[in-house]
Amino acid sequence: MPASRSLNFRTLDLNLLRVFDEVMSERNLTRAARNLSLTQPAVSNALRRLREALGDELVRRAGQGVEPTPRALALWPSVREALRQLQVSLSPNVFVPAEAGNAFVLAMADATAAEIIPGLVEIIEAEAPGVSLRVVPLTTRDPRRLLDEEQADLAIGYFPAVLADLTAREQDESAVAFGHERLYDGQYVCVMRREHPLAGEALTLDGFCAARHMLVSYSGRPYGFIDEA
DNA sequence: ATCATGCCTTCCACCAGGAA
DNA sequence: TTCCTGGTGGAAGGCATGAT
Repeated sequence: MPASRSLNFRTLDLNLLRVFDEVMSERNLTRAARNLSLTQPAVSNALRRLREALGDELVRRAGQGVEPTPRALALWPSVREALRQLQVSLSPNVFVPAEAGNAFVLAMADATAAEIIPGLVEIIEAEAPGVSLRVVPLTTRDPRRLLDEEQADLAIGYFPAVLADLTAREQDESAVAFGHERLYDGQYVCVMRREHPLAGEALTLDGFCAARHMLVSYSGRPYGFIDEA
């Protein structure tokens, strides 16, 4: 079956998309089957039908599990978002802050947390007293995987790669974008002791680059966004 | 290098439910 | 009633990985 063959939506079983979503989440058919209350052969069989429908292998064996094909990776955000919207549409639940008891996980840098959390906590205590927050350190410049894997509900930071992708996707209505919003603009400030060799005159880029630096890297990368800039 | 283990795929038989 | 679809359970076999 050619990969370019169009999908017959009239006969597409939405359960296959649930199987696909679960397999992509677990990267393991046995666990996916358990989560879906199916047997492993049933999931394998469902995958076969979806493979036939989409004309792509979707996942292939990789060690003790499976790894997705590029097509599956490209497809997954759309499928997941569609399933989520279906769930929201069919669910009578409406989020009422005053009655909510959710525990939200927020990923951000410590400086961002210092900027945002105090005011946020004030609002939550007043309007959603049952809601709790857990702030985890943000160690990546691209938080989409964190959000995909539901390790965080929200990521706050500067994400140039995400912004670039979102700009590109604005031309593609079929693409699913992550919800995003500009919160504030900020600028970086270089602070030094009075006796520092660079303190006597106007700081230049060359002077800054020539100075010795120490990087605190939560991610383990040997460079930071200031180096990139 | 060999073996054990875990996991996936394929095939088969059988069953249940729905449509024609 | 017959046919189709999709489920379960089981068996056989291939592949990757880790232990020995």
